[in-house]
Amino acid sequence: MSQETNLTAIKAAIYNALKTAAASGKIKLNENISGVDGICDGFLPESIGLEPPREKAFGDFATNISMKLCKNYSLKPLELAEIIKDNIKSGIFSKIEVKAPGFINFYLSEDTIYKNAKSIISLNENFGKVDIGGGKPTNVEFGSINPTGPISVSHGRQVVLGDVFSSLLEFTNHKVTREYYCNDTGNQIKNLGRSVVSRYREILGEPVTFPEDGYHGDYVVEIAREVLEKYGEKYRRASDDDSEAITVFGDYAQKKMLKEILDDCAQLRIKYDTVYSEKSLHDDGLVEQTLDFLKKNGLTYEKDGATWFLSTKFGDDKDRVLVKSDASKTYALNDIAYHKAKYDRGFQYLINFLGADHHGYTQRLYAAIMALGKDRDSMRILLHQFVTMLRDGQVVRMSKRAANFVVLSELVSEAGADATRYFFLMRKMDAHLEFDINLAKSQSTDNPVYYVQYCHARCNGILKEAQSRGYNTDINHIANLPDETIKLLSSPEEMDILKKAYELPKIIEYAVKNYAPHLLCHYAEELAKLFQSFYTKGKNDASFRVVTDNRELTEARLFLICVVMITIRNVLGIMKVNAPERM
RNA sequence: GCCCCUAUAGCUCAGUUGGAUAGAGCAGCGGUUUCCUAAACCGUGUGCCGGUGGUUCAAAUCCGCCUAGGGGCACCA
Repeated sequence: MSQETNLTAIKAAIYNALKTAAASGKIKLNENISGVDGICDGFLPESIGLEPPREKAFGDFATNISMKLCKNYSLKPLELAEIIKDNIKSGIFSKIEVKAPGFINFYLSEDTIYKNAKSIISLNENFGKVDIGGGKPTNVEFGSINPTGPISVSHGRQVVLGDVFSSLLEFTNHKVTREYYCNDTGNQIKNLGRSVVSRYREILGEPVTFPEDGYHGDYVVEIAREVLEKYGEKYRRASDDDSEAITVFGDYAQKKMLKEILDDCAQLRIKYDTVYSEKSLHDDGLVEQTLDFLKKNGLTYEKDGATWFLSTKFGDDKDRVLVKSDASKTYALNDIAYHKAKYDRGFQYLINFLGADHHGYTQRLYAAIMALGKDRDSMRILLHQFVTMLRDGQVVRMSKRAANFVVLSELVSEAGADATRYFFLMRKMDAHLEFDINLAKSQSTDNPVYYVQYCHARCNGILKEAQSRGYNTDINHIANLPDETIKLLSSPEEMDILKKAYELPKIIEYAVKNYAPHLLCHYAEELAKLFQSFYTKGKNDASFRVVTDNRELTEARLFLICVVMITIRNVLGIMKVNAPERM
């Protein structure tokens, strides 16, 4: 599944060069340095940098290894660099340079670049996959919005981040379950029920005082009309704490909101594998079991009539109440039970997406899983910052009372699923996101999502054109073009495209390991830009055109087109943004 | 008071784990079309990388302190 990347090949080459040099006595480790070969146990230390340099003039990859290691050998950086260079025996380079203060710069040979590009075509939809997860059962929980109101734009960012990150995990061989945790019990549902009862009685002309902490949105009124339709005037005289009315209406409202939330997600192409009910935790006795487990393991104590969880033992700032002095259970306990259930269901890796306002909650959750005997690294809580909506250059205030409240579904109908998904993805989670509605709607290449999609559509257009001129554009034919044909791709523009396309696996791996799905957007835009630039060159200079009467050159360039298309399509596929055939 | 996040060009933001001369898009200015889609491309930047001290061959990046903005610190859920 995993592809050998240039990176691993170069690392191996450097490592072998050091070993060769050591064996021939060219370099000698200082006495006080320990470790196999003086480098590391069989491979280069993590601290050694090997990456594409910013400046193209410094080659395709550069390493700082001799500056890092020269002291171990009592050599100057340049001396060690020269020795490494002289001992490298790998055919994948066309040139290796040593530059002050001690960098070694590697230039990939053209054959290597062609070989890499051919692998893109043969891997096709599998290009970019890297095995990181080893098939590990992974639970990604995101967008667990309380079913007490419509889904907002900040939650929209979360569901897209969660969904795309799930795709990235799938692409890197994790067995992913997308999960929605539904808080379908407790005070907020009671509150919702009470709010509906109030609106219901209001419609019937009864005197009511709306609950202070009730839900004020118009959707509550709408629900009240529906329950009036369904139940008639049966609850006209319901008092403010009439539990039957509150339960019945709360249940109705909650189910309706859940459906709307899931519908909104579906509109954004998000489909959950499981909706896990908080209520079921109680019904199945999991909350009691979890409490017993913690008690048995000596992780609780009694104080002031309440039962406390000794979470400070696991790094939390304070202990948490599990059972209140009135004998009711806290949300914290439910949550521990929920996460215990996740592990008990067989998941080995848990990802939780939460808004930045849940920061205070993370410590106790990490404490909880450690109390359950799990490794802290088996769970990762990802916090994302909020979204600011911009319309006509003005910030759109997101007050629930105001009329300009932006609900996710409205945004999606206005900007479309492609642009909405792409825009929510564009920034790293840690950063606040400014969502420019006008730009998202714009059908121009100022809009990054259109720019990338257009690149794909244009490639497709060129293939169609070639087809109409009698070229065979079948992928199997392209995949089997002889090397001599592919070697006709030799201009710097063409080589840059091939090299950029081959970076995808590296980008994917980095994005997964660093929880940085936004890098997909940047990468897609970079590749699209290189291609658009090449394409336009053909406008002014016929020798750069793809489809010409020169059959062999045309076939070589169709190969290039396929490389770009496959790469863009795979990236957009992970984002679940359409890769259109035409625009 | 304590904790988390953020601060990079006029604006919105990247910055591949500490590397070489800090980048992109937009806006602005100047160009390009007999042509596979101009829904495009090319050129053009005097940036205290919030401030300050430190670590080192090397700091936007790591550490300390300070400033500004956002969020959080319940026997709520």
